[in-house]
Amino acid sequence: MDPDISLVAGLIGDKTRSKMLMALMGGKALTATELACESDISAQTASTHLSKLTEGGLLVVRKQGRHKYFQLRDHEVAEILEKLLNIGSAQTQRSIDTGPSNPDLRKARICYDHLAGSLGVALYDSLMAEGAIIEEFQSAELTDKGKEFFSNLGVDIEGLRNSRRPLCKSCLDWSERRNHLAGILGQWILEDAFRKKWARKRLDSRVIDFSNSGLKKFLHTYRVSFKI
Amino acid sequence: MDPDISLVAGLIGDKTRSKMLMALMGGKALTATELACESDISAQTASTHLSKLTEGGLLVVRKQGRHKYFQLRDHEVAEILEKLLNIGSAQTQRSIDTGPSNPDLRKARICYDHLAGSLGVALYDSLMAEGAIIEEFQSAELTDKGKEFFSNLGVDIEGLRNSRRPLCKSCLDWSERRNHLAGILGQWILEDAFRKKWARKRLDSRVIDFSNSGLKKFLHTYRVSFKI
DNA sequence: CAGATAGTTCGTTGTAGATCGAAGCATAAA
DNA sequence: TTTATGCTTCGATCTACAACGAACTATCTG
Repeated sequence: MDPDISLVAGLIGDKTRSKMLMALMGGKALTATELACESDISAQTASTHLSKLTEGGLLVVRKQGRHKYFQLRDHEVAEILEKLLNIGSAQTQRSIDTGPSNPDLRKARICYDHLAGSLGVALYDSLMAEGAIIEEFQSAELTDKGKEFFSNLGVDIEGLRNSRRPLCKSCLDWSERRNHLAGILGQWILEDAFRKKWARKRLDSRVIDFSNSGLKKFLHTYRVSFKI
Repeated sequence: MDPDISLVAGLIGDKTRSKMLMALMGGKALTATELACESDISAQTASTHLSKLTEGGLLVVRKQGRHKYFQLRDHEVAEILEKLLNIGSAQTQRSIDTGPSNPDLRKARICYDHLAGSLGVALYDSLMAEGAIIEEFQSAELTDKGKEFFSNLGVDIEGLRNSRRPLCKSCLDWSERRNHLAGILGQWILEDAFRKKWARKRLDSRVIDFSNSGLKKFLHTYRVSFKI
């Protein structure tokens, strides 16, 4: 028999649990109470949900003193959530397009470990325009020019290649319905922006706030043309 | 706000609906009654499930006389189901390994439109060994040698490239936990085997039955070494 | 030590939704 | 036309499970 798809999907299918998972799409490990707060439920309820999610293989947990830190199990899980977001948004797009619906989230947000939103899409476009990457169907490929470009930025390309994860990957943006850059390189770019203090993650949200000067430097570094 | 992931996941999360979806992973469009039968429920219940799945964007429906043919909406949906299968199997592997658990299904089955199971994995391995494809992280790439190989088999490679879907893709096999070939080329290979009457899909199952001579020709054509 | 905080377990309640019988509509065959 | 088949809608039932209050354990703070 096929493995039972409904077990995992049922876990994600609960509204409260999906809130928790989306919070964890921020990439950071969160404690049980943080997750309870994030999804507006009591600590007891959160506890049962979290053990189900862990039991079901969607989360991993690390105990630290009296805290328990939960985290998406791996990129495989993050990818599923991403894909579900896309299908979901294709359906609800009409209702989402109307209303204010958090423009900041649409502009720049974290997608587990890389930059998404209109800024992420603009980055992807300009990397393409500069010839640093080429789009190979679903996955993006780093060109020789791209290798040189990122090496000059201090990226150890060959080192990253040794990882189990793809170097470049294109990931469909649910708000833009266009590709942005995922994969280790996508992760590096975002981490680099954090490291250089160009941007930081807003607390309790997946929004990424760029400072004025940080955004300027980011756009300049990657030759992105991006209005507001 | 994020699109609500729980709506779609909740649809898949019901045991009966997931049975229907798995039946549709066979790639063929099925009628409402067939799907009701497949998932052991009454026609009324099936009807409500099917309208929910359609409303939710997972299925598309085509009316033909007094029949209604349902089908997975597109490859995006099939891919999600595939990924859920993988996560699910990683969890339930222990319980699945024990018991007879349908060895035919593990040997050769259809995965929406391409060949999966141990034979699919063996095919992938030998295409790699022959240097027809190389593994580029998640996606497989056709080499020049591979282009020549498949052109000789009568495949219009450049024609296929114009499609929106990737030519080659590697897809993790839930029973083998190793890659097999998906993408348009994977689809072509399976269709070709059907066309040449090497194999056919077993009714009401995702099992693919190769005839003795068909299997021999298949193995020879793709230089696959495969025991039993 | 006491008190505070993080997390869990148990029992109860309330509700969403899966299921089916019955009845109805639409299309096809006779 | 009548009869059969495929699918849908309605209403009633029943069950799974999310939620929380209360009571518990474990860890940190003073």
